[in-house]
Formats: sequence, structure tokens, C-alpha cells
Amino acid sequence: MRGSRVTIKDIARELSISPSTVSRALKDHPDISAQTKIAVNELARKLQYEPNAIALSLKNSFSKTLGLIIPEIVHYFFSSVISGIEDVAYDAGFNVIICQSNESYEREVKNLHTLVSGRVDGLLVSVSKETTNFDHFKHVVDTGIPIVFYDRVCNEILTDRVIVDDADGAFKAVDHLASVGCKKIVHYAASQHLMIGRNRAMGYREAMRKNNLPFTEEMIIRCDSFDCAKKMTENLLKEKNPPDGIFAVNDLTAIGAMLAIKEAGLDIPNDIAVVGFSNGNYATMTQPSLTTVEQHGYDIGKIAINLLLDRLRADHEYEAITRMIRTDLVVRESTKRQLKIDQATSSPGLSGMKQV
Amino acid sequence: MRGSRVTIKDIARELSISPSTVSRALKDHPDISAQTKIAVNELARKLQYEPNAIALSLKNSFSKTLGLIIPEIVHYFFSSVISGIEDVAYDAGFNVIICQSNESYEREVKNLHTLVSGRVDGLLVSVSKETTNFDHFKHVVDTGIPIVFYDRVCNEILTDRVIVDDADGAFKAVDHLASVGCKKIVHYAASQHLMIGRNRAMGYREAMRKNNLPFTEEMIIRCDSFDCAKKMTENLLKEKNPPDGIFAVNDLTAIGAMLAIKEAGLDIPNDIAVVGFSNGNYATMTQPSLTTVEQHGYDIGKIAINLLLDRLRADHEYEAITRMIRTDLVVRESTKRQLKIDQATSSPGLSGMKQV
DNA sequence: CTGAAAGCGCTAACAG
DNA sequence: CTGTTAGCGCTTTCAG
Repeated sequence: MRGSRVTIKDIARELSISPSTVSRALKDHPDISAQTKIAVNELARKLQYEPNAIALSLKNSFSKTLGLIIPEIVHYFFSSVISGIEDVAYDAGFNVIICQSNESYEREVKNLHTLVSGRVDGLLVSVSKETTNFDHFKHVVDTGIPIVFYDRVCNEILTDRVIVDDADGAFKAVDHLASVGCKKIVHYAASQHLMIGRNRAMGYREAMRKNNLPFTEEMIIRCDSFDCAKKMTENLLKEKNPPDGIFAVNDLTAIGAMLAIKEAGLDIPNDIAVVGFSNGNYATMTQPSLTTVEQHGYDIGKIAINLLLDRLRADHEYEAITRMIRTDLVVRESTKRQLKIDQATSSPGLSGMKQV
Repeated sequence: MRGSRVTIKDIARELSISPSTVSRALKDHPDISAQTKIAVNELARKLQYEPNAIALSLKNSFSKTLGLIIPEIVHYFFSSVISGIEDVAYDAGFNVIICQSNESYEREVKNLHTLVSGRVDGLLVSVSKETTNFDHFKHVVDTGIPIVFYDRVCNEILTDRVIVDDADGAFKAVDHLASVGCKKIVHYAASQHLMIGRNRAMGYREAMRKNNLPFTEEMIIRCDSFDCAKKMTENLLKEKNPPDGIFAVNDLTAIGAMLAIKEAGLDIPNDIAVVGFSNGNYATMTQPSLTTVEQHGYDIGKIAINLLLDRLRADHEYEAITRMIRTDLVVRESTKRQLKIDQATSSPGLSGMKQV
């Protein structure tokens, strides 16, 4: 029983016509008579004929399939990217094969091979944290399979890419902290060997400078997880001169910091204001809700796949395109400080932290 | 340049030998001389030959590819299922194509067609919320492609399946609420036309009965989202006799309830204790942290794909297997009530809600 | 209007 | 030890 799938030959035999006629009838070729078409289509439906996409790929040398390499699906940002990609792919009649690298270089290489030997027409890639050697991607690009990098890009290869304006996002976040009166803002940063970490730290520095806030490099603290943030914040709060603002490189880190602050009996945002990065779905579920930077994952996915589709449809080579995606600060309660009395001119009805 | 991928023929031509010899040399066939093997392998590496998986699939009539249909990747539970599936698939040399149905019946049908015509060897499916007609799955099973349903299963077709013991999980949750002294426990329930909703509600009823807690069907409230829970809880708290325990059908709903309770100035767990379901990553990030039911998504994924692989490897038919996966209650702060004085005999060092 | 034949890349009998 | 041939399912010239 297994594998007993109906082929064009079966239909041909049943109808005592040739496979080529069946093929043509199925795709409504003008040469074929109306009756034959009807007969073929009816039988096809009856036998539940499904065209064999594999045979088609082999014949056409394109598979209408795109490969997607993603570090970790669990992250809200990445799942939104996937959704953006899928929605467009779906409409364009493309199939998407998703592979997780799990932030492992070895697995990324393996994924890439699987996809390439599966003859995907193109690739969408966000590189793993571990990856420092990009030869595997170079080889693929050399064979003519287009790659679009998104979010975590590879600068050593000239390809289309979609990047988040991390520096600007970080700048906005820190500038906002300054604007609500924070004087000593620390940054919980990601590893500085990744662009993301570097760019966000850069935005932090710029905003500090612009607001004439004194800072040292020690105020950029390597800490990018919930647990780390919790411990780190507990320690910071014990020091003589704790910060009054924290800009965390991602939401989970921000939430870890918030927990520690609340457990120390301090008030957010009035004692310490907190900003995250990503606008994951938990940002509205914390108390206070979290001010954070929206990265537009869904749009990034859409833009990335559109770049790829353009490249596939193009009949000539053209220069690599880089699209920088704007970020937006989403202000919530974790930075809505009660205005100091002498500044409080507007918003009479606001009772502290009740609005969202 | 595009599609200029190296084939076995290219290697054969270059070396002036036949394609079959190349094929054999590449797979280390004993018939081939050592020199030929070396020459072939060297050239293959040099030209970066990648076997064409598509051609192989066509020849072998299996693709070493599995199809996965998942309602929505964003959910923590489903991403853990994916990880479980991928880890096993990876080791077994199988590729996984993931499709999201986005809880839409239409999309589920389309996904299924894509996967089937892409000649996947087997399918792992969790049905969409919308789906009430299962003919599309029946057809696929009829053609001999095995399906394993997980979590949201289809009872109309006899296939392998992996289900969560929702009723028991719910029972444990509510029984626990009763054991910490809750007397009026309400249940925020999912739609009762889904098994999940029904089973969890059933577990609730059973636990109420077992603990001799009076309840009416009005205490099972249709409410399964963060926003709904927030509003619903606000309303409940205004009533004369509010609940002292809430069992929510999922974590987000529980968190919505918690927010409303905290905003009303009440204490969790002492005024109202809350339990969720899923043990998503935010359960530890709320304040208080959330007691919830662990569903073991990763294990479910592993078990599901193992059932599928067994089925694929089997040389004979065998009866459909159903695996029921145990759930575990994870007790955190949202139910750690301060013991009443006359009961407080043990745990001297505990200061209320500090442990996790 | 329809059929025969070749070929996409690879493998596996079957011959040498 | 190596080559020839046929065929997986489908399309597409080229011939009728």
C-alpha cells in the first residue's frame, strides 16, 4: 500500500491514451480536446492524483522551495520573522523548509548542506552566535544559490540583507531614559563580538554623550539573560551608588532586572526605570509593563523574502541590496515616571502608573 | 551561473570514466579500485559536488523528509515540540519541513497538499482549532503515508498519536489549590468544543468533587486569553463573593488574572492563588512566579517522531499506538500560601514567598 | 489533436 | 573492476 501514489501513467493507462496527453490535459493545454480534458480531470480527481513535486523539481531544476535557517524558534522575534516569511512564500507558491541551528556552527553547516542538496531555490539565513567562519555560505553563493541574510548578517559576502537598526533603537531607548530624568543609566549588553551587541552598545554610548551623562565603560555590563540580570541587579543595588536607569539588550534581561528591583522593595520606574529590546509578547504582561524597542520581526521576514523572490525572478544580476529596518520605541509603564512637581504641568489625571 | 551545480556526470567526464563508476566510488562500493575512489573523491571535493537529493528521492521513492504541521510556532509549547522532533530527526538523517496552519482549516489543507506532493515520507500533525472535518487527513492516510497526531489529535482516524493527559494535569492543579486551602476555585476555560478545553474542565470538576468543594457550571468561565482574563478578573473581584483560587487553562490567561488581582491591591497567593497550564518560559518571570502544569513539549515531540520513524521502518502493519504523556505540577509562588499559624509546624526558615 | 522519445540526476541490475 | 542500460514521474520538443 505504501507509496502507491497515482501517477500520470496510471491515468493514461486507464484511459488508453498517452502520458503526454494526460500531462497536457491536466494543465489545460489548448491542443487538447475538451472531452479528453474532462475525462482526464475527472479521473484524476477520482484517483486523487497529486502531481509529484519531486519529479517536477528534477525536470525543472527548481523546486519552488526556500530554505530558512534560524537560530532558535522559541524567540518571539524569530517566530514573527518566520510568520512574515511564510505569509509571503505562501502567496508566491513557495514552500519553506525551516531549520534551526540552535546557535551551533556545526549544526548550521549541516543544515546548509541539507537544504542545498535538497535543491532549495534560495536561502534566508540568520547566522548562529557561534559562527565566525563563513566559508560554507560562500560556497553556496558561488554555486549561484541566492542567500538573503536577516538580522544576524554576514559582512564577508556580498548578498542582499535585512538588518535591524540596532544602534538607533538603543539610542532611542537610552535617550528616552534620559528624557524621563535618569542620570545614571547602565547597559546590560550582549557579547561584543556580535554586531547586535556592538551596535546596541554604540547606541547607548551615543545617547549618553548626547545627553551629557557621564559614563564609563564599566557601565556597559556583559549580561544578556534573565538569570544573569537578576543576580547582577541584586549586586548593583547593594552598591553605594546604584543606577536609576537600566537599558537591557533584550526583554528577558530587562525582566530579570525588574524582578530584582521589585524584590529589593524599590519602585519601577521612579527609583529605577527599565527599558528592554524586542517587544516580545511578555512586555505587556509584566508589572509594570515594559518599555521596549519594537524590532518589527514580521516586516523583516516579509522584506527578506521579497528580496529573495526578486532575486530569483530577476533575469540579470544586480548589486546586493541592504535594507535597514527602523525600530520603534514602545513606551510603557516601566519608564513612566511621576513627573517631579515643578515639572508637572500637563496630564492632571494620571495617577502614577495606571495607564498603558 | 545559477543552477550550475556539479553532477556525477561532470565528474565522470572529467575523469573519462562512466557515471556509474563515479556513483559507486562515492559510496565506497567494494567493486571499485582504490585509485579510482581516490581520484573521484578528490575531484568531488574540489568541485564541491553535492548529491542531488531530489534525484535520489525520485529514484528511491522516499525523500527522507518528514512534514510537520503546527498551529502556531510562537507558542512556547509548540516550539519545544519542534525542538524535540528536530533533534531526533536530525540524528536519524531526516529532514523536517515545518508548516504553520495558523489555526486555519483552509491553510491546514493547503499545507497538507504541499507536503504530500513534496513526497514527505510521513507527517506529524497537530490539528488547527478550526478543523472539524478530517477528510483531508483520511485521504493521506489512505495513500499509505503515515501520520502521527500530537497534542490536538484526530479521533476519527486510527493513527498513532501522542496526547497530553490534560484531565489529570487539570486535576492536579485544582487539587493543589484545594490543598493550600482554596475554597472557591473558578476555572478559566478554553472553548469546550476542543478536547483540550473539555479535558481540562473535566479535571477541574473531578478535583472539586474529590475535595468536596461546592461548584456550579458557572464557575467554569469561557476565557482563555491574557486580555480576557484581565477583564474577567476585574469583574469577578467586584462581586460580593470573589474566588480565592483560579485555575486558568493556560499560562497567559493565568498571568492576565494575576495582573488584575495585583492591580486590585490583593495578594497572590494569600487572597487568591493562581495556577496556569503549560509552564512557558514566562512562568518564572512573573511576580509572584506562576504555579503551572508542565506539558513536556520537548518529550512529546521526541515521542511523536519516534512513533513515526518506527512506523516507517516497520516491515509490517501494526495497530495504532496512543501514548498519553504525564503532566507535572510545578509549584511556584503563586500558590505558596502562608500557612495558617495553627498549621505551621515545619519549614522554620521560610519567610513567606521567598523560595522558588 | 495526439503520441513517441529524450532527458532532469542518480542508481542498480546486468553484462562484460 | 568498469560500462551500458533502464527507469523513478514528468514535460516538451518533434513528428505525425
